[in-house]
Amino acid sequence: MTEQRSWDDNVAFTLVRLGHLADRRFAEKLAAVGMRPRQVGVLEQLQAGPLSQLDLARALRVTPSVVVDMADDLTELGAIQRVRDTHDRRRQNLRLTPRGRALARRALQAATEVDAELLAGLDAGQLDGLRAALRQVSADHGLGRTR
Amino acid sequence: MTEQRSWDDNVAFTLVRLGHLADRRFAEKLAAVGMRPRQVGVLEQLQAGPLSQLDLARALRVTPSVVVDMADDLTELGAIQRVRDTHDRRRQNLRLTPRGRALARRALQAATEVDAELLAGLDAGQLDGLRAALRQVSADHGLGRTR
DNA sequence: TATTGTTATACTCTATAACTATA
DNA sequence: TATAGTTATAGAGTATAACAATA
Repeated sequence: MTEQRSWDDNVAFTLVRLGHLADRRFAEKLAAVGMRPRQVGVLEQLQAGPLSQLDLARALRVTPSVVVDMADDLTELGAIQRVRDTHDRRRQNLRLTPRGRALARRALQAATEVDAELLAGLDAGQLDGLRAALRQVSADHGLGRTR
Repeated sequence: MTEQRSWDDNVAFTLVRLGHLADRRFAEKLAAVGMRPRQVGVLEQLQAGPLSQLDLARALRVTPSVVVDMADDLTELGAIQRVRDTHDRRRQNLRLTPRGRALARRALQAATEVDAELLAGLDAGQLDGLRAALRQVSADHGLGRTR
Protein backbone atom coordinates (compact mmCIF):
# COMPACT_ATOMS: atom_id res chain seq x y z
CA MET A 1 0.00 0.00 0.00
CA THR A 2 1.57 3.28 -1.09
CA GLU A 3 1.73 6.30 1.18
CA GLN A 4 -1.49 8.27 1.51
CA ARG A 5 -1.14 11.98 2.07
CA SER A 6 -4.64 13.08 1.21
CA TRP A 7 -8.19 11.80 1.22
CA ASP A 8 -8.25 11.83 -2.56
CA ASP A 9 -5.65 9.04 -2.61
CA ASN A 10 -7.79 6.85 -0.38
CA VAL A 11 -9.83 4.35 -2.34
CA ALA A 12 -12.21 3.30 0.47
CA PHE A 13 -13.26 6.88 1.19
CA THR A 14 -13.66 7.59 -2.52
CA LEU A 15 -15.70 4.42 -3.01
CA VAL A 16 -18.10 5.50 -0.27
CA ARG A 17 -18.64 8.90 -1.91
CA LEU A 18 -18.95 7.58 -5.44
CA GLY A 19 -21.15 4.74 -4.23
CA HIS A 20 -23.54 7.27 -2.72
CA LEU A 21 -23.54 9.29 -5.93
CA ALA A 22 -24.18 6.21 -8.06
CA ASP A 23 -26.94 5.11 -5.70
CA ARG A 24 -28.74 8.45 -5.99
CA ARG A 25 -28.53 8.50 -9.77
CA PHE A 26 -29.66 4.87 -9.92
CA ALA A 27 -32.59 5.59 -7.59
CA GLU A 28 -33.78 8.46 -9.80
CA LYS A 29 -33.85 6.23 -12.88
CA LEU A 30 -35.47 3.30 -11.07
CA ALA A 31 -38.23 5.49 -9.64
CA ALA A 32 -39.67 5.67 -13.16
CA VAL A 33 -40.28 1.90 -12.98
CA GLY A 34 -41.46 1.97 -9.36
CA MET A 35 -38.33 0.29 -8.02
CA ARG A 36 -35.60 1.11 -5.54
CA PRO A 37 -31.90 0.22 -5.70
CA ARG A 38 -31.86 -2.40 -2.96
CA GLN A 39 -34.59 -4.39 -4.71
CA VAL A 40 -32.39 -4.76 -7.76
CA GLY A 41 -29.93 -6.86 -5.78
CA VAL A 42 -32.71 -9.34 -5.11
CA LEU A 43 -33.66 -9.58 -8.78
CA GLU A 44 -30.00 -10.04 -9.69
CA GLN A 45 -29.52 -12.92 -7.25
CA LEU A 46 -32.72 -14.66 -8.37
CA GLN A 47 -31.85 -14.48 -12.06
CA ALA A 48 -29.67 -17.57 -11.66
CA GLY A 49 -32.58 -19.48 -10.09
CA PRO A 50 -34.78 -19.52 -6.95
CA LEU A 51 -33.29 -19.02 -3.49
CA SER A 52 -34.66 -19.41 0.00
CA GLN A 53 -35.02 -16.18 1.94
CA LEU A 54 -32.23 -17.12 4.30
CA ASP A 55 -29.83 -17.98 1.48
CA LEU A 56 -30.73 -14.66 -0.10
CA ALA A 57 -30.02 -12.85 3.17
CA ARG A 58 -26.56 -14.43 3.22
CA ALA A 59 -25.91 -13.58 -0.44
CA LEU A 60 -26.96 -9.95 0.06
CA ARG A 61 -25.31 -9.71 3.48
CA VAL A 62 -28.38 -8.36 5.18
CA THR A 63 -30.31 -9.64 8.15
CA PRO A 64 -33.24 -12.02 7.47
CA SER A 65 -35.94 -9.57 8.50
CA VAL A 66 -34.77 -7.24 5.73
CA VAL A 67 -35.34 -9.98 3.19
CA VAL A 68 -38.89 -10.45 4.45
CA ASP A 69 -39.50 -6.77 3.89
CA MET A 70 -37.97 -6.67 0.43
CA ALA A 71 -39.77 -9.88 -0.59
CA ASP A 72 -43.07 -8.35 0.54
CA ASP A 73 -42.52 -5.30 -1.66
CA LEU A 74 -41.34 -7.29 -4.69
CA THR A 75 -44.28 -9.67 -4.37
CA GLU A 76 -46.63 -6.70 -4.35
CA LEU A 77 -44.84 -5.41 -7.47
CA GLY A 78 -45.47 -8.78 -9.10
CA ALA A 79 -41.74 -9.31 -9.61
CA ILE A 80 -41.32 -12.46 -7.50
CA GLN A 81 -43.37 -15.31 -6.03
CA ARG A 82 -42.96 -17.09 -2.71
CA VAL A 83 -43.07 -20.86 -3.17
CA ARG A 84 -43.06 -23.20 -0.14
CA ASP A 85 -40.29 -25.76 -0.43
CA THR A 86 -41.87 -29.22 -0.81
CA HIS A 87 -39.07 -31.02 1.03
CA ASP A 88 -38.64 -28.50 3.86
CA ARG A 89 -41.85 -26.67 4.50
CA ARG A 90 -40.09 -24.01 6.59
CA ARG A 91 -38.43 -22.62 3.48
CA GLN A 92 -39.95 -19.93 1.29
CA ASN A 93 -38.23 -20.19 -2.08
CA LEU A 94 -38.30 -16.93 -4.00
CA ARG A 95 -38.47 -17.08 -7.76
CA LEU A 96 -38.67 -14.45 -10.46
CA THR A 97 -41.88 -14.00 -12.40
CA PRO A 98 -41.83 -12.95 -16.08
CA ARG A 99 -42.57 -9.45 -14.83
CA GLY A 100 -39.57 -9.74 -12.50
CA ARG A 101 -37.33 -10.65 -15.42
CA ALA A 102 -38.65 -7.68 -17.36
CA LEU A 103 -37.98 -5.38 -14.41
CA ALA A 104 -34.46 -6.79 -14.08
CA ARG A 105 -33.82 -5.94 -17.72
CA ARG A 106 -35.08 -2.38 -17.26
CA ALA A 107 -32.98 -2.00 -14.12
CA LEU A 108 -29.85 -3.11 -15.98
CA GLN A 109 -30.72 -0.60 -18.67
CA ALA A 110 -31.03 2.13 -16.04
CA ALA A 111 -27.70 1.10 -14.50
CA THR A 112 -26.09 1.24 -17.93
CA GLU A 113 -27.39 4.78 -18.39
CA VAL A 114 -25.90 5.78 -15.04
CA ASP A 115 -22.59 4.29 -16.17
CA ALA A 116 -22.67 6.33 -19.35
CA GLU A 117 -23.20 9.55 -17.41
CA LEU A 118 -20.80 8.70 -14.60
CA LEU A 119 -17.92 7.51 -16.75
CA ALA A 120 -18.16 9.87 -19.70
CA GLY A 121 -14.82 11.45 -18.77
CA LEU A 122 -12.81 8.23 -18.99
CA ASP A 123 -11.08 6.94 -22.11
CA ALA A 124 -11.43 3.30 -23.18
CA GLY A 125 -8.22 2.24 -21.45
CA GLN A 126 -9.13 3.87 -18.15
CA LEU A 127 -12.58 2.33 -18.34
CA ASP A 128 -11.26 -1.18 -18.93
CA GLY A 129 -8.80 -0.77 -16.09
CA LEU A 130 -11.50 0.46 -13.75
CA ARG A 131 -13.84 -2.42 -14.63
CA ALA A 132 -11.09 -4.99 -14.18
CA ALA A 133 -9.98 -3.59 -10.83
CA LEU A 134 -13.52 -3.36 -9.45
CA ARG A 135 -14.30 -6.88 -10.63
CA GLN A 136 -11.16 -8.15 -8.91
CA VAL A 137 -11.93 -6.41 -5.62
CA SER A 138 -15.54 -7.61 -5.75
CA ALA A 139 -14.44 -11.18 -6.34
CA ASP A 140 -11.86 -10.97 -3.54
CA HIS A 141 -14.61 -10.08 -1.10
CA GLY A 142 -17.30 -12.43 -2.36
CA LEU A 143 -19.51 -9.73 -3.86
CA GLY A 144 -19.72 -10.82 -7.48
CA ARG A 145 -21.73 -13.59 -9.03
CA THR A 146 -21.07 -16.54 -6.77
CA ARG A 147 -23.39 -19.07 -8.42
CA MET B 1 -19.86 2.74 -23.35
CA THR B 2 -19.30 -0.94 -24.16
CA GLU B 3 -22.13 -3.47 -24.15
CA GLN B 4 -23.21 -4.68 -20.72
CA ARG B 5 -24.45 -8.23 -20.53
CA SER B 6 -24.26 -8.76 -16.80
CA TRP B 7 -24.38 -6.83 -13.57
CA ASP B 8 -20.72 -7.49 -12.95
CA ASP B 9 -19.84 -5.32 -15.95
CA ASN B 10 -21.81 -2.39 -14.56
CA VAL B 11 -19.66 0.09 -12.71
CA ALA B 12 -22.45 2.05 -10.99
CA PHE B 13 -23.97 -1.07 -9.46
CA THR B 14 -20.55 -2.32 -8.39
CA LEU B 15 -19.68 1.06 -6.89
CA VAL B 16 -22.83 0.95 -4.76
CA ARG B 17 -21.96 -2.51 -3.41
CA LEU B 18 -18.29 -1.76 -2.81
CA GLY B 19 -19.19 1.61 -1.34
CA HIS B 20 -21.41 -0.11 1.21
CA LEU B 21 -18.67 -2.61 2.03
CA ALA B 22 -16.06 0.12 2.43
CA ASP B 23 -18.46 2.14 4.58
CA ARG B 24 -19.04 -0.79 6.94
CA ARG B 25 -15.35 -1.50 7.31
CA PHE B 26 -14.62 2.17 7.83
CA ALA B 27 -17.36 2.45 10.45
CA GLU B 28 -15.90 -0.46 12.43
CA LYS B 29 -12.47 1.18 12.57
CA LEU B 30 -13.86 4.62 13.38
CA ALA B 31 -15.98 3.31 16.23
CA ALA B 32 -12.76 2.79 18.16
CA VAL B 33 -12.27 6.59 18.10
CA GLY B 34 -15.93 7.37 18.75
CA MET B 35 -16.56 8.61 15.22
CA ARG B 36 -18.82 7.71 12.32
CA PRO B 37 -18.07 7.82 8.58
CA ARG B 38 -20.23 10.80 7.70
CA GLN B 39 -18.45 12.96 10.28
CA VAL B 40 -15.15 12.38 8.51
CA GLY B 41 -16.41 14.23 5.46
CA VAL B 42 -16.90 17.29 7.64
CA LEU B 43 -13.38 17.11 9.06
CA GLU B 44 -11.99 16.67 5.55
CA GLN B 45 -13.76 19.78 4.24
CA LEU B 46 -12.70 21.89 7.22
CA GLN B 47 -9.02 20.92 6.94
CA ALA B 48 -8.58 23.55 4.22
CA GLY B 49 -10.09 26.21 6.51
CA PRO B 50 -13.38 27.22 8.15
CA LEU B 51 -16.68 27.02 6.28
CA SER B 52 -20.17 28.26 7.03
CA GLN B 53 -22.74 25.54 7.66
CA LEU B 54 -24.52 26.30 4.40
CA ASP B 55 -21.34 26.15 2.36
CA LEU B 56 -20.55 22.88 4.04
CA ALA B 57 -23.99 21.54 3.18
CA ARG B 58 -23.34 22.40 -0.47
CA ALA B 59 -19.87 20.81 -0.41
CA LEU B 60 -21.17 17.61 1.17
CA ARG B 61 -24.36 17.62 -0.91
CA VAL B 62 -26.62 17.22 2.06
CA THR B 63 -29.51 19.31 3.27
CA PRO B 64 -28.70 22.10 5.79
CA SER B 65 -30.49 20.46 8.70
CA VAL B 66 -28.13 17.51 8.39
CA VAL B 67 -25.17 19.83 8.86
CA VAL B 68 -26.72 21.23 12.03
CA ASP B 69 -26.96 17.70 13.35
CA MET B 70 -23.41 16.71 12.41
CA ALA B 71 -22.02 19.97 13.74
CA ASP B 72 -23.78 19.35 17.07
CA ASP B 73 -22.16 15.93 17.37
CA LEU B 74 -18.70 17.10 16.33
CA THR B 75 -18.89 20.02 18.73
CA GLU B 76 -19.75 17.61 21.52
CA LEU B 77 -16.75 15.50 20.46
CA GLY B 78 -14.58 18.62 20.74
CA ALA B 79 -13.56 18.30 17.10
CA ILE B 80 -14.96 21.60 15.83
CA GLN B 81 -16.09 24.99 17.11
CA ARG B 82 -18.93 27.20 15.92
CA VAL B 83 -17.77 30.78 15.43
CA ARG B 84 -20.25 33.54 14.56
CA ASP B 85 -19.13 35.42 11.49
CA THR B 86 -18.31 39.01 12.46
CA HIS B 87 -19.39 40.49 9.16
CA ASP B 88 -22.57 38.46 8.72
CA ARG B 89 -23.96 37.44 12.03
CA ARG B 90 -26.30 34.88 10.48
CA ARG B 91 -23.34 32.68 9.61
CA GLN B 92 -21.92 30.01 11.87
CA ASN B 93 -18.39 29.35 10.67
CA LEU B 94 -17.17 25.91 11.60
CA ARG B 95 -13.49 25.45 12.31
CA LEU B 96 -11.38 22.51 13.35
CA THR B 97 -9.95 22.37 16.84
CA PRO B 98 -6.56 20.74 17.50
CA ARG B 99 -8.52 17.71 18.66
CA GLY B 100 -10.40 17.78 15.35
CA ARG B 101 -7.12 17.74 13.45
CA ALA B 102 -5.95 14.79 15.51
CA LEU B 103 -9.19 12.95 14.83
CA ALA B 104 -8.84 13.67 11.12
CA ARG B 105 -5.39 12.09 11.17
CA ARG B 106 -6.67 8.98 12.93
CA ALA B 107 -9.55 8.75 10.49
CA LEU B 108 -7.17 8.88 7.53
CA GLN B 109 -5.13 6.18 9.19
CA ALA B 110 -8.27 4.05 9.59
CA ALA B 111 -9.20 4.64 5.95
CA THR B 112 -5.70 3.61 4.90
CA GLU B 113 -6.09 0.36 6.84
CA VAL B 114 -9.38 -0.32 5.07
CA ASP B 115 -7.62 0.28 1.76
CA ALA B 116 -4.92 -2.22 2.65
CA GLU B 117 -7.52 -4.89 3.44
CA LEU B 118 -9.80 -4.07 0.54
CA LEU B 119 -7.15 -3.85 -2.14
CA ALA B 120 -4.74 -6.60 -1.08
CA GLY B 121 -5.59 -8.62 -4.19
CA LEU B 122 -4.50 -5.94 -6.67
CA ASP B 123 -1.02 -5.57 -8.11
CA ALA B 124 0.69 -2.17 -8.24
CA GLY B 125 -0.43 -1.48 -11.79
CA GLN B 126 -4.06 -2.30 -11.14
CA LEU B 127 -3.98 -0.18 -8.01
CA ASP B 128 -2.56 2.85 -9.81
CA GLY B 129 -5.14 2.46 -12.55
CA LEU B 130 -7.95 2.21 -10.04
CA ARG B 131 -6.80 5.30 -8.14
CA ALA B 132 -6.41 7.32 -11.32
CA ALA B 133 -9.82 6.32 -12.67
CA LEU B 134 -11.61 7.03 -9.38
CA ARG B 135 -9.88 10.38 -9.07
CA GLN B 136 -10.94 11.29 -12.58
CA VAL B 137 -14.57 10.32 -12.00
CA SER B 138 -14.62 12.17 -8.68
CA ALA B 139 -13.24 15.30 -10.30
CA ASP B 140 -15.71 15.05 -13.19
CA HIS B 141 -18.58 15.16 -10.71
CA GLY B 142 -17.21 17.72 -8.30
CA LEU B 143 -16.52 15.31 -5.47
CA GLY B 144 -12.82 15.79 -4.89
CA ARG B 145 -11.04 18.62 -3.16
CA THR B 146 -12.59 21.69 -4.70
CA ARG B 147 -10.75 24.33 -2.68
C1' DT C 1 -37.63 40.21 0.74
C1' DA C 2 -33.82 36.89 0.77
C1' DT C 3 -30.51 34.16 3.35
C1' DT C 4 -28.65 31.37 7.43
C1' DG C 5 -29.46 28.45 10.74
C1' DT C 6 -32.64 25.67 13.51
C1' DT C 7 -36.47 22.63 14.93
C1' DA C 8 -40.07 19.30 14.18
C1' DT C 9 -41.30 15.59 11.63
C1' DA C 10 -41.21 11.70 8.44
C1' DC C 11 -39.23 8.20 5.45
C1' DT C 12 -35.79 4.70 4.14
C1' DC C 13 -32.52 1.28 5.34
C1' DT C 14 -30.70 -1.75 8.53
C1' DA C 15 -30.34 -4.35 12.87
C1' DT C 16 -31.78 -6.96 17.24
C1' DA C 17 -34.91 -9.67 19.88
C1' DA C 18 -38.87 -12.36 20.61
C1' DC C 19 -41.98 -15.31 18.45
C1' DT C 20 -44.21 -19.26 15.30
C1' DA C 21 -43.76 -23.24 12.49
C1' DT C 22 -41.32 -26.73 11.05
C1' DA C 23 -37.35 -30.00 11.21
C1' DT D 1 -32.97 -28.51 20.13
C1' DA D 2 -32.00 -26.15 15.84
C1' DT D 3 -33.50 -23.76 11.69
C1' DA D 4 -36.61 -20.68 8.53
C1' DG D 5 -39.41 -17.14 8.53
C1' DT D 6 -41.95 -13.34 10.69
C1' DT D 7 -43.14 -9.38 13.64
C1' DA D 8 -42.22 -5.52 16.63
C1' DT D 9 -39.17 -2.16 17.64
C1' DA D 10 -35.16 0.85 17.49
C1' DG D 11 -31.25 3.40 15.54
C1' DA D 12 -28.81 5.68 11.78
C1' DG D 13 -29.05 8.71 7.78
C1' DT D 14 -31.43 11.80 4.98
C1' DA D 15 -35.17 14.94 3.51
C1' DT D 16 -39.03 18.56 3.73
C1' DA D 17 -41.46 22.30 5.86
C1' DA D 18 -42.10 25.89 9.06
C1' DC D 19 -39.79 29.12 11.79
C1' DA D 20 -36.35 32.83 14.02
C1' DA D 21 -32.65 35.90 13.38
C1' DT D 22 -30.19 38.68 10.37
C1' DA D 23 -29.13 40.87 6.00
